[in-house]
Amino acid sequence: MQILIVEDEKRLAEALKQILTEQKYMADVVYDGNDGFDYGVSGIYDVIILDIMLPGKDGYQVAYELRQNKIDTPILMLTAKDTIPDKVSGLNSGADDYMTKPFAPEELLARIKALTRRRGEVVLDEQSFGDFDFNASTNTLSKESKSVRLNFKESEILKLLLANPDVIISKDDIITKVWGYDSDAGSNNVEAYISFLRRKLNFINSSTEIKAIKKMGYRLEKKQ
Amino acid sequence: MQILIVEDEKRLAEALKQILTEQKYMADVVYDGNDGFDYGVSGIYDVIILDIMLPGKDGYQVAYELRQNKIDTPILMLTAKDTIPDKVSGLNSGADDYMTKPFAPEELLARIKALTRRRGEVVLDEQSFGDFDFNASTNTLSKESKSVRLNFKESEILKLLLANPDVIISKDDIITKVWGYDSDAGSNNVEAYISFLRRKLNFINSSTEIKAIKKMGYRLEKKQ
DNA sequence: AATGATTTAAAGGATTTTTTAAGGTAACAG
DNA sequence: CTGTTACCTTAAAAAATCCTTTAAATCATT
Repeated sequence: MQILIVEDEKRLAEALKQILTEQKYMADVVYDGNDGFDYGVSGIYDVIILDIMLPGKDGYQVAYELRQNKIDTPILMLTAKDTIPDKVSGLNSGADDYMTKPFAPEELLARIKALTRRRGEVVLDEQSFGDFDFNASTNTLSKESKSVRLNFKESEILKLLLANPDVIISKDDIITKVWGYDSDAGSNNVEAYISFLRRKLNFINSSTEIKAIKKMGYRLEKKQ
Repeated sequence: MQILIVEDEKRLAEALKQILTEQKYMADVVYDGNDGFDYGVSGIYDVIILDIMLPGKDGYQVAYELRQNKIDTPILMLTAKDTIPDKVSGLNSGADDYMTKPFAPEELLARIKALTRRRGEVVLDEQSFGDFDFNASTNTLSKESKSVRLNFKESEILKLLLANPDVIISKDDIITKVWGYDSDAGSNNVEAYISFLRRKLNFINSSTEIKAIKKMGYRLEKKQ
């Protein structure tokens, strides 16, 4: 899966690339609208992430020209939080979805997943680990007859742990992936949520535990 | 069921095609009036969706020529919201129905259904879920002896929930499917209608409930 | 033009999530 | 063993989201 990032703010572009490559996407980065068009028109990308404010051509223009050139690659537009997204010019120019900055990586990934999902494809978001099941479409944690609902952040954190079995996830990782690349959440925020998660795992009588490894991070561990 | 889309605005044409293929219709798209006529005259289509403003021949002309060629395929004309539809030229040229842009997908589907319904054909649009019945042709919600009528938006939202049992439907989804692809309805509009629906479910003493899942959306839930 | 129905918009209250803060416990280095 | 650091837990404050109601605006019908 090939993704093109068109974003002039270098820090953000790098952050995007990192998020994507971690998820095994191939990502190319260009820093202005002209390059954005030149790369995009090749047609090799599966998704184009396109900032609106760009040197050279702006994002609307790039999208419009790509559509003129019969490139139908899904386009995800990035817009600053304070500017009201002009949905009409966006849609007219050919964008498929919007996302306001700043955003959490999980949101980015969800949107990319949605854009690349084939129509009618059924997605079963159920995972199990150790002795419990987690249904990611209902955010429900269950074991046998007991179940609890997780709230948004709890489930994002659990998904992260589940996606990397037997790997230590650092708090910084959790912060940038769940809170976003420029959030100012501190490590205590993570600790608090880990505590909430442990309480819920405990509530359904799971013996799986979230182990803290000092100075390193957390890891999900099966117990028997 | 084969549908021909004659629409030069590419984004809209694509949106139309997607809406239709999702509902298992086969849809062909052409972008100008001449192609519109050439394709339409083949007589293989069950409905033709025809924009009025078109390069080549305009929509009235296409409709008129098709009728001249004894093609009686139902025609649904598209017209911009601000231009008052010229009903006389429309009907004279042979259109069967009108729809103003922008429109909600659900409205499009309803009109297509109406156009393709054979005279005298009995349509059973009755669904049940949990402890209530919903009749989609009279927009009536009922349980045992009690019943209420739902208005358009209420029933569109309920249909959406009924069509996706056990799935969380996001407010954005509800907005784009019920209000339309470029509406500027906000989340509070959805919340208000959900509230109206709950009141009516309550009125017929249904114990089924529309559950909100924070930051995710709504889901219909059977109780006990 | 009047009536009634529907839809939108706004406001305040209720609930849930998220953050913050503070005091405790466990691990580890010296 | 002791002091320090990292982590844990919990309560309460703050913020976000959702709910409901109502009034205004729009639309359709007579």
